[in-house]
Amino acid sequence: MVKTIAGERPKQRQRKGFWSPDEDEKLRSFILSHGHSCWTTVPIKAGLQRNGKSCRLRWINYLRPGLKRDVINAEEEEIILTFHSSLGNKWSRIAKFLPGRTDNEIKNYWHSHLKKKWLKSQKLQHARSISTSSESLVACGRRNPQTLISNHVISFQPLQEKTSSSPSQESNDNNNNNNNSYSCSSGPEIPRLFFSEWFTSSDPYFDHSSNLTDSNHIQTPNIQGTVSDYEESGDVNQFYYNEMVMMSNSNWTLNDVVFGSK
DNA sequence: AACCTGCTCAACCGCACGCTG
DNA sequence: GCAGCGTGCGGTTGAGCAGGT
Repeated sequence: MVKTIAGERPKQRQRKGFWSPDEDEKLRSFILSHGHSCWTTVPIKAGLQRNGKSCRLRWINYLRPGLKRDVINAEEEEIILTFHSSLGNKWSRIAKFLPGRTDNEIKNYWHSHLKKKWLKSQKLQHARSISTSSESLVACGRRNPQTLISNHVISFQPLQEKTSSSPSQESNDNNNNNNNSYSCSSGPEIPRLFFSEWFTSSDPYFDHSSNLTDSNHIQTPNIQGTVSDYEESGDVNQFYYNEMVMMSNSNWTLNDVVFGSK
């Protein structure tokens, strides 16, 4: 059988564009009763003239239970800004910290609302850094993934001042994330750790539940189990939700966790 | 009222990656 | 090792709408 792009069956007049309520209902009822073991077969079995990708996207972004349909509030906005500053355009990863929000939603919100704010703040920061150039350069922590992986000790190196990474450079910056040249605002040179990585570390010697006393580690609120435990039960969102609840129930803030201010 | 402009958001596209045979 | 496939992700597009002129 000839196939077009990966995974797509030859077109038997596949529909494109906006979904009708009827199509939504077909997809929803099919997935709720049969699941989606293989997206390419979902449209066929559900009687939809769509491709698998389109079905998957529609389910994830619109039909999936538990999605919030209201506007993004100030708290969520702060979370997006905080994680974007450290993760870059990793929308799916940011979305994991916002239960009920999709990566697409966050991406759209960023481009339509936050990008401007971010640009403004960058300009302001840039102007400030010029005016205070006589002061010592801001010491920005920089993750060293190799060290992180090998022994979970986060190393920090003085960072050449990075004026800004404009949105036009965003993709490049992301590509360069392997160089870990994250810029950051001024602050004490203290260990910083990526929250999701903290908990998703698969190192068996890394006890997530223990209170670490190593000065190279920061202490975070404890969550029962690791993300992989939740992955096994197919409820990763619950894990990330627990993370958020745990933080809100403690005196920890996002900044504490992401930027290690404690 | 008509046109223009900017914004929002659902959906598409292309690529990368992991898995499998 | 390689090719093909399925999936997920991030970038981009374009229809619809609102506000301004």
